[in-house]
Amino acid sequence: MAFKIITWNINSVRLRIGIVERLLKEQQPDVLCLQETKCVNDAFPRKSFEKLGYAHNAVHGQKGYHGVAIISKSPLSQTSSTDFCNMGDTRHIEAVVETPGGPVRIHNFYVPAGGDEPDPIINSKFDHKLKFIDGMKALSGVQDGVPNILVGDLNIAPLENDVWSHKQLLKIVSHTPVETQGLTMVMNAGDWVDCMRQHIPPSEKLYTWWSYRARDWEASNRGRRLDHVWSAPQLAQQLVSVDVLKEARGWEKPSDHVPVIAVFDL
DNA sequence: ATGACGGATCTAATCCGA
Repeated sequence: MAFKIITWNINSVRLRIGIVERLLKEQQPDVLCLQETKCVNDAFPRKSFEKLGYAHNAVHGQKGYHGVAIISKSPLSQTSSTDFCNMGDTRHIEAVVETPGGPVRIHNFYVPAGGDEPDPIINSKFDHKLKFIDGMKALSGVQDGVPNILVGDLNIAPLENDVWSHKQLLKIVSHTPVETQGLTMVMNAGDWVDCMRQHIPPSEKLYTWWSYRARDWEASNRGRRLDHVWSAPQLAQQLVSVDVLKEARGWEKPSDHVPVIAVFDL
């Protein structure tokens, strides 16, 4: 049976609950993973999701910044969060969901952006980002026999065609060699498959984020692929489709990220 | 690199995003 999962950096779930509801109505995913919810757990709009048939959630938020959530039609179990750099940030949550093909663990990440200067000596935010992705190397695509799907805003565009200009972004945080190589090491260490690039060839430009600062995001089209869907190899064999919902960047009061939709036959 | 937006917060001015 088809299992649809969507990941979306929503940039404030309370402000944009209207377009989240639109996405759920139009796409009817089994699971929705959100990043940058920007609210404490008590302020999370649970009722809006329940009304649309999403009675189950795993929410890990804080005041004003970061925050991640897994929303599901069916029950979630083994919910937990890991604080990768022990800084008290709400950047990860995981849970297990039952599918017709058995249990699947979902990891939902919001990796630190890393600030402006790509130098860990003078920029503590970049240092934090590098340490965070170093910590992710311990994560395997299969844990306790349960295959995993890893999604989220990883804030790194690893391939040349994941940015509008490889050459011009080599020294820009999100596309520097230490970051892109670091993310590749995380993938290799955990035996993860990049589902988006399995489905859409690396020769094609592919973006999930367009800056708010451009006068016309669509015309300038200076995007980056910062949002990702990874899975264990056994799940990647059952991948049916991957779609980047670019139109959502043009919705009313949009997030600067768009939803990424993956369908597996489980 | 460019261009100068948009969110949350002690609702003003600042920090943060990437």
